[in-house]
Amino acid sequence: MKQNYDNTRQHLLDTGHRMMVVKGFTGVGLNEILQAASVPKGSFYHYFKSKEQFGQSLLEDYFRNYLANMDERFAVTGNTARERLMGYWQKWLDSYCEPCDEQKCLVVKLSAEVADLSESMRLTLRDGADQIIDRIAACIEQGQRDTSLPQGDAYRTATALYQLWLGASLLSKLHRNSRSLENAMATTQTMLASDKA
Amino acid sequence: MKQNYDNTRQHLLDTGHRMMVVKGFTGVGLNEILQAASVPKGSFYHYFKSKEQFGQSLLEDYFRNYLANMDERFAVTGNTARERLMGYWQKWLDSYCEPCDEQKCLVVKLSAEVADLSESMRLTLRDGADQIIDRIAACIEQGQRDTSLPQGDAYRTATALYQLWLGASLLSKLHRNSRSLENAMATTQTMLASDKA
DNA sequence: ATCCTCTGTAGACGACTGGTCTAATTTACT
DNA sequence: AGTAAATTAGACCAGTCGTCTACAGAGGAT
Repeated sequence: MKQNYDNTRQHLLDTGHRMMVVKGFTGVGLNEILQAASVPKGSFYHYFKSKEQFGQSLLEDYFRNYLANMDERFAVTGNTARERLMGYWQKWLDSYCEPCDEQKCLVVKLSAEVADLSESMRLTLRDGADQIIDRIAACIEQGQRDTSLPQGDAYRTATALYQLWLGASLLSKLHRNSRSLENAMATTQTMLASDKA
Repeated sequence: MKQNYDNTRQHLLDTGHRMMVVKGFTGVGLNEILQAASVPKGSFYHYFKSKEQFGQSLLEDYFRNYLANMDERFAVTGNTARERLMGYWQKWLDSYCEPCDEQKCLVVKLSAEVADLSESMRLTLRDGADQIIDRIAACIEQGQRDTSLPQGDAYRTATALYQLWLGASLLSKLHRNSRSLENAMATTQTMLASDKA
C-alpha cells in the first residue's frame, strides 16, 4: 500500500513534469494531468495539498535527480576537471533535439512564469539553481587545482556560464534550433581559454 | 473616431502589457485585462481577432518601442561605442528595482512560456530578439572601428552577451535581487577587455 | 433635416475548464 | 467482522475564451 502510494505519487509527478515542460505550470490543468496519468481527479488532493504544492514537489524531485546526476558526472576520475565540465555543457547541448520542442530543463521553462506566481516554487527553483551553480563552481576549482582550467573567481565564472546557458536555451526555444546553444559552447570555450579567466 | 480607435487599442495593449509582465500570458484572463482597462468585452474582439493575436500585437508594439530606444541610444555621438554599449547594459541593470518584481523585459518573461504555445508569438519574439542582437552587434562593430572595443566576431559576441543578460535576468527573478545582473555586468566587462575578445 | 451606414460600445450568454472539497467507497489489518 | 485508514467519485462554482445581438453615435448623402 505504501508502495502503491509512492507509485501513484511518483507517477503523477512524472506525468506532470512531462506536460509542464511543454505547456508550463498555468498552462496545464489538473484534469489534463490526471487523465494522462489515469488517476481519478478525486485522488489528487489525497497526494498533494494543492496544485502549487504539487508544482513544488515536482521541482524538488527534478532537482534531486538533476543534482545527483551532476555529482556523479563530476565525481568521475581519470580525466581532467576541464573535461568533466565541458562534458556537462556538451550534454546540455546534446539534450536539444530538433523536432521535439520539449525543453527538459525546468529552470528554463518555469522560472519566469513561476517567480511571480508562487513563492514556494520560486524558492525551490532559486535554491536548485544555486546548488547547480555551486557544483559548477566546485568543478572549476578542481580544474584550477589540476591546472586544466584558468585561475580566477570560480563562483563568478560558474554563475556567468550558467547564465549564458540559460539565456542560450531561451533563445533556442525561440529559434527551434540549437544554434544558440552552439554559440554558447563556443563562448564557453573562449571564456575558459587557458590564458584568461 | 480613428483617434478613438487608436486610443482604445493602445490602451488595451498597455494594460495587457502591464499585467502580462507580472502574470504571464496564460496567467491573465481577458476579463481581467478588460476590467482593468475599463473596456467592455465586446470591444476587445472589435480590435483583436483573438487573445493570441492580441499577444502578438502586444509583442510587436513592445519591440517597436524597445528597438527605437536602442537606435536612439546607439546613434548618440560624442562618446565611444564602448560607452554607448556599456550604457545599454547599465540601463538594463538599473531597470531592476528591488521591491517591484516586475520584469519589464517581455523576452525574459514570455519566451519560455509562449514558445511552445503560440507559433505567431514565438516568431514575433524570435524576430524581436534577433533584431536586438543585430543592434548590439552593430554597436560592437562601431567599437571595433573606433578601437574602443576588441576585435573578434561581433555577432557572436553580441549573441553571447545577450544570452548572458537574459540568463542573469532569469536568475534575478528567482532571487528577487540584482546580484545576478551585477555579476553579468562584471562578466561583460571581462569579455570586452581590450586584450581578448 | 432626415435617413443611412459604418465604427465602436455594451454585456449577456454558451460551452467548457479551473482548482477544491466533502462524502462515500474500497482496502487492509485486527 | 469490525474498524480505521487509503483512495475515489463527483458536486461545486468561479473563471476561461469567444460569440452574438442590440444599440449608440458620427458623418455623409439626399
